[in-house]
Amino acid sequence: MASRISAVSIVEAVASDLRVRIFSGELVSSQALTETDIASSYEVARPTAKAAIEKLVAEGLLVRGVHKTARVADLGPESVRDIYLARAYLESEVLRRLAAGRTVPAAAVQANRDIAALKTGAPLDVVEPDMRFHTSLIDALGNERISKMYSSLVAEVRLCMSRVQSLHLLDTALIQAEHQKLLELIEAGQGEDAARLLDQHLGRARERLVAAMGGEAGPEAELPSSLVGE
Amino acid sequence: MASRISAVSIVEAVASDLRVRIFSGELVSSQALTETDIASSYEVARPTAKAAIEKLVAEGLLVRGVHKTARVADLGPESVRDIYLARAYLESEVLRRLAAGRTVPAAAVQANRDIAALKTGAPLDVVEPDMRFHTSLIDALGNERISKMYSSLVAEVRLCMSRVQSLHLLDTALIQAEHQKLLELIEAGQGEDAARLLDQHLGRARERLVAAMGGEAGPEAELPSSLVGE
DNA sequence: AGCAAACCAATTGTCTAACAAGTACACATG
DNA sequence: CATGTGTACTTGTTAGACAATTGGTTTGCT
Repeated sequence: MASRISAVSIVEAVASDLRVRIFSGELVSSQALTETDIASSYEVARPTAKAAIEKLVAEGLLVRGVHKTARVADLGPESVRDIYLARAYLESEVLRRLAAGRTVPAAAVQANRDIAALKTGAPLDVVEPDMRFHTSLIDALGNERISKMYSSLVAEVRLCMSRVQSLHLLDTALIQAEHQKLLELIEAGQGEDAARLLDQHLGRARERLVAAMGGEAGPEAELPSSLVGE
Repeated sequence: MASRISAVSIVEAVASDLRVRIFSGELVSSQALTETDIASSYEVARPTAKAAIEKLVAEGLLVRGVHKTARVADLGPESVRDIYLARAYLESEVLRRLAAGRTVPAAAVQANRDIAALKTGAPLDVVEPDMRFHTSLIDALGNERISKMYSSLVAEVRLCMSRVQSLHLLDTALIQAEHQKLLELIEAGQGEDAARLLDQHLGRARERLVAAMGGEAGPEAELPSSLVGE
């Protein structure tokens, strides 16, 4: 069905489209993606489809063993915890750095403005600007490696999000308010407070995601959420 | 020259051998690696060589633009700073966690014992157990994502090391002593102290590496070397 | 002679076709 | 019912070929 695409690289174009389809939920978890199927649906050769698949496997969006068909990754609650812990490690340190220089990234401000702008629409609409907000903070550090690491984490988060269709659990107003507070703390140079708020922000998102995925909340679910009012 | 190799995957075998040759310094920075050359030297088909190259490009060991020959990555001082900053972000938080649980990884103890054992030999010999020490700490956390991130950083560090042949700047005894101190601080549950010592440990290694690389002729040789002040 | 444009060799991107090897599931058999 | 076998499907790898791009070289014009 997907028509022939051509861009800078056919492999990249195919991988990019598959990525979108995975994030949109069109391709669900554990769905099989054979090389020949992809090759025929995009009207490309099998090696091209193979390369695109391997790209996504390297990104963690697909999984496959030797001589086995690639499948959309099925991330469990423990994976979500790993991902969010890694996010917290990177992002909290970045916040301390930004606060030390009182650097408020313009892109992050804009991203949060976009979140505030969307009052309605599908619940998944908040995912993109939310990820953009956090990515903007990371990118403001100007560290290529850290940005790349964070990108891979964001990709996995989006994969998790696509699994959870009942996203009324995403409180857009709360997300926007906490982002705003983060920016203010950075501007005030209060790095420790910003890092602490971020930990709560990510921790709550993580627990809601784990809960929505049907996973049992872990033993460390007892974070006092009342701290957020602050 | 390189004889035919066969393992679980030919692509992985070729990539693995190239990796060793890069780390050993046999393949120097900016050296061109054409697909046909690799294919003929390993007696594999060109697509296989291509896949191996792309694997190493994804790892950051090789770089290449579209339609251009792959080359061994040439990391400058700013890359070294990025890499070591990322290492510090991840590893210092991991140390705090390990100290909180008073978890002293047996593999790290063994790795440091190996460093103590080698009193002589080529200066590059200390690189492997040193990296193993740090990787053991990270792996003890049991977080798959963080371990993978750290692996990519280690690979780039080893690439830098291979560029610096005059490694008398590596003080084996000092490295071993600081590692020992780190383990003791973890055992004592003093996470903050361990994190602080690690920052110094990594900071010193970074500055030595930058200084050693700065003396050589690099593309960014014209920037004031006084920035490296130690 | 000097500079610019066209040409050419080398390399990569992609495709087609094919065979080998491994996996998974159904089927037959004890 | 359990177990072994076999067959279809899928992936791993190869060979050869052609298009597209890059970079250097050569040619042509002033």
